[in-house]
Amino acid sequence: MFAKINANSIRPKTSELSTLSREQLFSSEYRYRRGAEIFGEAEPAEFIYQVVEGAVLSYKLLSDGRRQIGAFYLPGDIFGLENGSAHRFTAAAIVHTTVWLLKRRGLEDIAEGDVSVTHDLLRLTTKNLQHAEDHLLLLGRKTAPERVAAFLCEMDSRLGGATVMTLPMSRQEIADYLGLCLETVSRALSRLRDSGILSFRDPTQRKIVLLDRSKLAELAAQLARPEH
Amino acid sequence: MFAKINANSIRPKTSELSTLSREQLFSSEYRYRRGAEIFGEAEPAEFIYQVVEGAVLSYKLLSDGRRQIGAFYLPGDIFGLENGSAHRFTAAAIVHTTVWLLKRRGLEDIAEGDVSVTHDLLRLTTKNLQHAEDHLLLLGRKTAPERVAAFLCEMDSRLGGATVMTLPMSRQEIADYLGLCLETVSRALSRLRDSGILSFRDPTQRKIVLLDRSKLAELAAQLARPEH
DNA sequence: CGCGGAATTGAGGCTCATCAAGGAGTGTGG
DNA sequence: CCACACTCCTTGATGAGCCTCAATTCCGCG
Repeated sequence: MFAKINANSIRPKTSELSTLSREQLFSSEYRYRRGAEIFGEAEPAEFIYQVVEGAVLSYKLLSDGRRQIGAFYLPGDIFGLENGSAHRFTAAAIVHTTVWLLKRRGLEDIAEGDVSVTHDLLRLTTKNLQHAEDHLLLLGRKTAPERVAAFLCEMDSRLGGATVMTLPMSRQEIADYLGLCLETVSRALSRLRDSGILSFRDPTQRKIVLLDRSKLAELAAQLARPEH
Repeated sequence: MFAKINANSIRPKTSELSTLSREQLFSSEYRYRRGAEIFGEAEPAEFIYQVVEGAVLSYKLLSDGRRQIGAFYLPGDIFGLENGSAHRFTAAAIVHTTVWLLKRRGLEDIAEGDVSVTHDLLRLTTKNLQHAEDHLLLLGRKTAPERVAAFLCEMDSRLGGATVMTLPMSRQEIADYLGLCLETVSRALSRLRDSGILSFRDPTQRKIVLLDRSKLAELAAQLARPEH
């Protein structure tokens, strides 16, 4: 039932939703095919979701089709949380994906009276905000090789630092996350391979072995150390 | 006492802090000189701030000095709100600035027991998240002229759509907000002037008259209209 | 076996950054 | 009152980095 998308088994971090789900009025499991849209931007936000197995991405589109992916969600991650009534992103399954749904209506009612649920919402919103803030720096000021290195570092840590990292997303999806084109992502990965920092373990190049994490982290432009 | 940084007088939107300030244990006014740091990244978050007069920016730095500005705060705006214990940005006064401080310690204690205060925090955090999400799309996928047009639209609406828009920030600060270099910002503004969309009312080029808001909005790449 | 999707790689071009020069406004001190 | 320094902005020349277009390969799959 639980995902095994990596060498390490990734279990849903149910703790994140513990307080919320304890209070649930309604919840259920649901499956989405690879590529299926889970909810659309500006649609009413009726549910909160937690990835059980698979992977999900969220994005915004410009009218001419340019896409910016805001986040990837892996097993255990919660998404679709909105404080307004409408979603601000479109969410889609990257691969065959199982999610837990939590009916939002019930959650809101509860939040009226329950401080701990509101605190849960606040904590999750803050976590999303923090991720977005870090991503602003990447998109605004990092070079292409730095972005790719930072992406690999993020995925490595989120996938639990497994020996073989299996990326669920395509080069195009990585590119739309990093504000690059897919060819630039591919070239950056090839150069990391050529310089011995990683190697591919797969004909489709989605299984990656990180051979030198410290050098990779170095390449992923660091935050200035605050001198306070 | 209140700021008059525009043709229209901008009054602090005290409503935003109404619930918070009603409960305050301690608060006071404070002044910062142009360029002064208000708090630093990773410093303990002791206060919450509201701009009374002037303008503030928040930013992150990379170790080699590249800077990404996350937001500008104008009179009435609240900043410095963190759910963790430490600030995730550095904040500095753009011009001579007066802020209201609200002691955070008291606020936290109150949040333990008061649902409406927690709701206020959640609402403000969500507002920040929404702004960051929109900025991701700008930084990741918009061209330089689109970014500058979008910036002007944002400032126009935040400054209340006054006839003459007075920007408190320099070209360099605009550039660091938009992920560009200052020369590119300057050139984009000159081209908007040449095409009759705006004109300058100032020797230092910080007072801008928007002559064609609809054309400007058109240039600022639109979100795809969701077909749901 | 043939087709479509995904990834790599190369060639060329465009956008934007960098480097540089010059002008205009502001503040300071003589 | 003016000379001078300093900051901020504009504008131009050049080049680097990344995107676009295209060809090719490899894999998965019907």
